[in-house]
Amino acid sequence: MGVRVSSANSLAVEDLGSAAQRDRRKRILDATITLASQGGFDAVQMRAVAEQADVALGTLYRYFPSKIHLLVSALQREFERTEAIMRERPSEGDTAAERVINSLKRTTRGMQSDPQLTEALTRAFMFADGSVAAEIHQVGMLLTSMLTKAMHPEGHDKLTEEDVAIARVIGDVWLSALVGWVTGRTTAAETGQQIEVAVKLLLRD
Amino acid sequence: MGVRVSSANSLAVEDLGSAAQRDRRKRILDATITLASQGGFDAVQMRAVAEQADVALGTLYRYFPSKIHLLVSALQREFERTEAIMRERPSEGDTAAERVINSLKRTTRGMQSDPQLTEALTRAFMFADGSVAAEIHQVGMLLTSMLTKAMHPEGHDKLTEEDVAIARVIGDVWLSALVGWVTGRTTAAETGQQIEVAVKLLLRD
DNA sequence: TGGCGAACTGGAACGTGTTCCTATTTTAGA
DNA sequence: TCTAAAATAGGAACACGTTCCAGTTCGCCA
Repeated sequence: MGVRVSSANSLAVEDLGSAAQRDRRKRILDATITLASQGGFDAVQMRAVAEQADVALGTLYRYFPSKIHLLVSALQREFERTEAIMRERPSEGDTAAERVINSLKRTTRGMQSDPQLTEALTRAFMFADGSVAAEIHQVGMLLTSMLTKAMHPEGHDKLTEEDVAIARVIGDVWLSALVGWVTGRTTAAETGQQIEVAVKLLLRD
Repeated sequence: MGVRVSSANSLAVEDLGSAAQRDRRKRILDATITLASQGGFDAVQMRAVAEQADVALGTLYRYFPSKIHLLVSALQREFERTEAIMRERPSEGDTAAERVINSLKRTTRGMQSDPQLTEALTRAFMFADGSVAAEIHQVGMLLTSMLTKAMHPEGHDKLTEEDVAIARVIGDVWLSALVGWVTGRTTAAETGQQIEVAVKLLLRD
């Protein structure tokens, strides 16, 4: 456990030898988050990220080969943080449906408290092509794992194929709903409803 | 007098008075589809579209205020064509699940026969922001309607709230699967499975 | 038919993602 | 410690979406 495939594209933390490099990487991602929080996807401009991270433009591209890689990597780091919080303090509820809905609502609420950041990260995620597959896959796994844990908090031994399939479907609906929200096509309330409906359809105990 | 727009920011067919204008619009969309089929999203370059449609760049932007509007409008036209075919020759099957799966597989197969075009249109759809809401909504309605018709071919009188909710969820899964496929993260076979699993979970008669 | 406003043309110009190049600094190995 | 290789800085250059402008053509109507 804990082994992560280092991407062929972005430089993952494990690939970075020196502390200075790890620090550069952190500064870059911090700058990305800051700019995204302030102005969303469009405000994350490569020159601005480089300047704020105190790094040359070429170096930025050395660490992250494109804006999309950069944002998806930032998303990955944020999501890992979220997942850690979830692990520490799992959502409570009597039924699987309740726990799943609670998990997603908590996560969604967190994202809605910083709409610009969410917009930037979600856009990047949806726009990512095959060259970002490794990073995307990581995030997808985290999401599915978060959902299956909410479904079966006792342990993962009991997980059936169907459980995983259901988690995937819920994840898909959540993503679609999120895209609708960040692109201004639906409201936060509608997003919540959309997820709730899907979960209730899929998890009728 | 200023330019009238119907429900969207793009110039819809109804807004175009003269036959020459309708023809220009058609030429633009044709050029878009041609270029998209050949090289996908990246190949749909505004200068290239303008040149191939034999129209000035400024005119192109007059008809479609952005590349995203252009592509989503092209998607809309294609989808209307698909929907017409479906109406003429509905999918057969004994159960709602079978018919829905057949519909989606037929549609998906059509898209997979032109991967570049599908990539271009899907990317645009997922990247579209609030300013394209009208066009997006149109497409969403077509999709939901296609699905509910497959669920209840007899007529729409019997449609319950739940039916529509289910159709929406299936649509979400289909979109997510499509994004995975066009971005090269999943194979065509996996896409089909993903949909099949979701439909079977949601439509267990 | 003449004139007027809208639409169109052709192309310059700007912003931002991305690439590339040279000089300088840092790192690793002998 | 010295040196070669790798990493970084700094910045020019290019591509494509988008905007803008001056001149021309088109369509309508008095």
